[in-house]
Amino acid sequence: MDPGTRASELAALGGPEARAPRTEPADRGGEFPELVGARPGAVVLRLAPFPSGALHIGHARMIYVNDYYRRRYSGKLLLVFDDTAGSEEKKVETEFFDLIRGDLDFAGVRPDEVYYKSDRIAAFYPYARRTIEAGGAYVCRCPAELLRANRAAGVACPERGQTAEETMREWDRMLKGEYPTGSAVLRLRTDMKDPDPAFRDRVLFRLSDIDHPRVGHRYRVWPMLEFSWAVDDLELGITHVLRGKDLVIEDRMERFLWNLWKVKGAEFVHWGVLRIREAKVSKSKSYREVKTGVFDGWDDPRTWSLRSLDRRGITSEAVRAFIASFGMSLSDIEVPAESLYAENRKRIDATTLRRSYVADPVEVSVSGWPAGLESAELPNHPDHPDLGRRTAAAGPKFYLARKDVLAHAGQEVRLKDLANIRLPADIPDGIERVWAEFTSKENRRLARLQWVGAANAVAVDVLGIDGQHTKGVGEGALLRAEPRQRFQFERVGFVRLDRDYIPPEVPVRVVYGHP
RNA sequence: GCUCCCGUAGUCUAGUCCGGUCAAGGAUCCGUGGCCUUCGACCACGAAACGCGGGUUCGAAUCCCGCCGGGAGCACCA
Repeated sequence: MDPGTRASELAALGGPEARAPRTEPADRGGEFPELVGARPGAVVLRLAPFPSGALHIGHARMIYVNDYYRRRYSGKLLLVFDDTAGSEEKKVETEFFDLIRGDLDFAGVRPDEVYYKSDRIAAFYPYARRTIEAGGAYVCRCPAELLRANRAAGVACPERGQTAEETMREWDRMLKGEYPTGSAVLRLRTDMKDPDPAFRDRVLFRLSDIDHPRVGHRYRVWPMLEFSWAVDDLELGITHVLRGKDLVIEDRMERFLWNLWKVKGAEFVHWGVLRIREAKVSKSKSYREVKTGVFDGWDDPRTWSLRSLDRRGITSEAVRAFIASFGMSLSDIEVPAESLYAENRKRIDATTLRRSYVADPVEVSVSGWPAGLESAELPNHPDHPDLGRRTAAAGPKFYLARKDVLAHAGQEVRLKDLANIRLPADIPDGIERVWAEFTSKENRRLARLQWVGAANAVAVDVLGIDGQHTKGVGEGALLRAEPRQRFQFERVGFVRLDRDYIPPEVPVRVVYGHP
């Protein structure tokens, strides 16, 4: 827009104040600009998930950006389940309503109000009439393929010439069920020559025989997302729509309809596409794998769902900070999960107790082990003595990690925080136990190995991010733990007792979080 | 192909609207040293960027033009 128009629009939106692009950093990193025309206490935002699976890391931006602005303006945040008819790949299922509310609980975001789009289907029909009366729509009976081809070619079908009266009759026939499913749609009349092929006469309503989990067969004529939002953003009083830029064409649709209805609607703001390098998130893939039991539920680490992050011991605060670091940038980004892990480490490292664990253990018997060194007192945290100490069984029999033993064959090594031993030179692959020799207790600069005293070693099962289980042994202190307690397995990483694990059950089942 | 969006270190991000204070700030990652005992944390130090080409200007990461690159949309899904 030209400077004059811009100035006057800005003035209309709240005077010169709105002109300054005041931004506010969220902690560190990304910036969050002022929302255009936002007045404290009068901002209404919405979260609109489709209930076909658990919310995953990809939804986190939607959740936290909206929550951030709700707090900033003391506004309201509505949860509106976008449970219209969906498609073959995207099916509405009852269990997901609660699942998603649970996901928001974990995220620490409480919606002020909750709505179901399926309750509001009838409310969309009067707006359809209004659109038809304004000459903004027509009933198209082209098969889907022809409709698509014509759209690509910029060709109008004969029905496009309908008068409003004719369209209204056709619309009534759609509502009365006179057309078989898939044989008629209500289309917006934009311009079949619109330079953006995506915007040519998009579909507003379609026919579906879905047996909807909440409303059954009550409706056959279902609105498409854009139309339903054009209505609901109005009726629910949404002031700002914050969403990913993959949905920009929806802005144009909503504005087009509001224009037709001669009303003023919400403001739109977007952010760019966010990908996590390690996470190939796909709700429909997760859906299949969870249903068929390949995945261990919606909190299987492979889903990258919010609840799987919780299971791994990643805090919602870490996810929030991770998201905040991107601000409202429109750039398409691919971020390593390490950034998320770094945020989590900042939050849990100082309070997480250390424990010893070795994977793929080899039993090592030490000859010449000094009497009186059967156990050791070890700090729970090397940097925080206030977290106390624990007693761990020591020699003469230990478990060491196979790769450590192999890597240091024939060398003198130091059992961390304990004593020095010499490993035998020839260690065959696959051996179960070896003999080593005690050398001294003094702390010398030797390779330091993680160890578990055999006398109170317990079996440990680690569920990895790839869904695979690793067997190992850990120290007996692991049996004295709170449910779902986090630990750091020294030199391995942060883990959390699994959700259904009850101490002191054996093996100790933990879920790997991150290094 | 068409439409829209984006392009600052390996990865994110601040700065771009209102050109100089930016010989570009922060985070993360990486490297080195410290903390005589973690492949964690913490501390210190170090390496590392304005996509390319023109133009305007005393001066451009910031303005203009043209390229190139990346992403999204083009579903009777959301």
